[in-house]
Amino acid sequence: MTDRTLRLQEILLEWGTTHRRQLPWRENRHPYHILVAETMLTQTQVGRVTRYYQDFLSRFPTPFVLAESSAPEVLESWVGLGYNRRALRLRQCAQVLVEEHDGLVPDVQETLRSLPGVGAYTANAILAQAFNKDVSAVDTNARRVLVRAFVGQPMTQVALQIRADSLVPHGRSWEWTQAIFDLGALICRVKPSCDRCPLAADCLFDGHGLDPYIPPRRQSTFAGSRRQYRGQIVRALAQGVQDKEELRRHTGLDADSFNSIYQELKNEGFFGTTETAPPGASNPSTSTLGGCTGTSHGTQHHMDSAAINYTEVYSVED
DNA sequence: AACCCGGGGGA
DNA sequence: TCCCCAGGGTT
Repeated sequence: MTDRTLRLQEILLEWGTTHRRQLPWRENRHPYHILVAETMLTQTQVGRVTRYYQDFLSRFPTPFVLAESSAPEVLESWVGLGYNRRALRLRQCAQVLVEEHDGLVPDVQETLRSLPGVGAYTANAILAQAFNKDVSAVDTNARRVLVRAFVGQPMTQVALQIRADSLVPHGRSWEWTQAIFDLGALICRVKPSCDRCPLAADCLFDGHGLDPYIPPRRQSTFAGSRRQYRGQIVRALAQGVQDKEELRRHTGLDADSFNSIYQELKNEGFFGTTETAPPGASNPSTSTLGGCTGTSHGTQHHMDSAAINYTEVYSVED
C-alpha cells in the first residue's frame, strides 16, 4: 500500500469516528439485525428505512418468528418501503436459516450468497458489519469513494472488489464500512462537496469525469404502470384481503391484466401458501431440526457480548 | 446486458 | 419530467 493510500485510510477512519451518523442498525451487530437492515436498505434511502426498521424487528425479533409468520403479516410491516418482493425473500431466507442453519446467520460468503435475496453486496455487508471480516461492502456510495479517492481510474466490478477488500484495515471492517458509507452519503455524493472533504488533499478525483459508470435504472412513468397495479394488490394483501375477485376490484383491471400480475405475485410467494424451497436448497434432509436445546432461539448469543464490547471501544475513541 | 421491482424526495 | 437511492433475481 502506498503512503498516499495509507494516509487516506487513516484520515477516513478518523473522520468516520467523529462524523458517524447514529442509525438504528448501528446500535448493535447482531447478524440477523444487519440482515434485516441491509435488505431494507437495498435501493432505498436511509431516511425511509429508519421509519420501518425498529417496528419490523419488534414484530419479527428472530429468524424463528419471521419464519413462522404469514406473508400478509410481513407485508403489513413492509408496505410503503417499496420493492415488496424483498420482504417475501427475507421471510423465505428466515425459513432457510431455521431449517438448515439452526436459526443462525452463516459467516461464510458462499453460504450467505445462497440465501434468498442475499447477493454479493449483502453478503459482504453482513460479513463486514456482523462478523468483522476483512471484506468490503461495495455499494453505490462506497463505489464512488473508492473509485474517486483511492483508485482514480475506471475498473471492473471484480477488480474493484478485490481492491476494496485490500483497503479494509485489519479487524476494523465495521467502522471502515460506516466511514465509507457516511463519506459517500454526506460528502462524496453524486454531486460531491470536495471543499468539505477530509480526503481532498490526497484524492485522485478532479471533480468531474472520473465517476464510475453506473448504468441508469430508468423506470417508466408510474401512473398507469404495472408497478402501480402491483402495489395496489400488495397493499390489499397487507390489509388481509384474500379473495381473488376482491383483489381485482382494488385495481379496476380487466381479468387478463389482473391475472398476469396475480400469477406473478403468487409465484413470488406473496400468498404464503407456496412454501416452495428456493432453488439450490431443495434438499429437505434437514439435519438437526430437532436437536435444538430450545433455550436461545434466534440469538447468536456469542455475538451479543462482542457487540457490546465493540460499541464501548468505539465510543471511547471519539 | 437488459429488465423487473415501489416509492418518495429533490432538482 | 427526470434523477437518485446500503441491489438482487430472472431472462
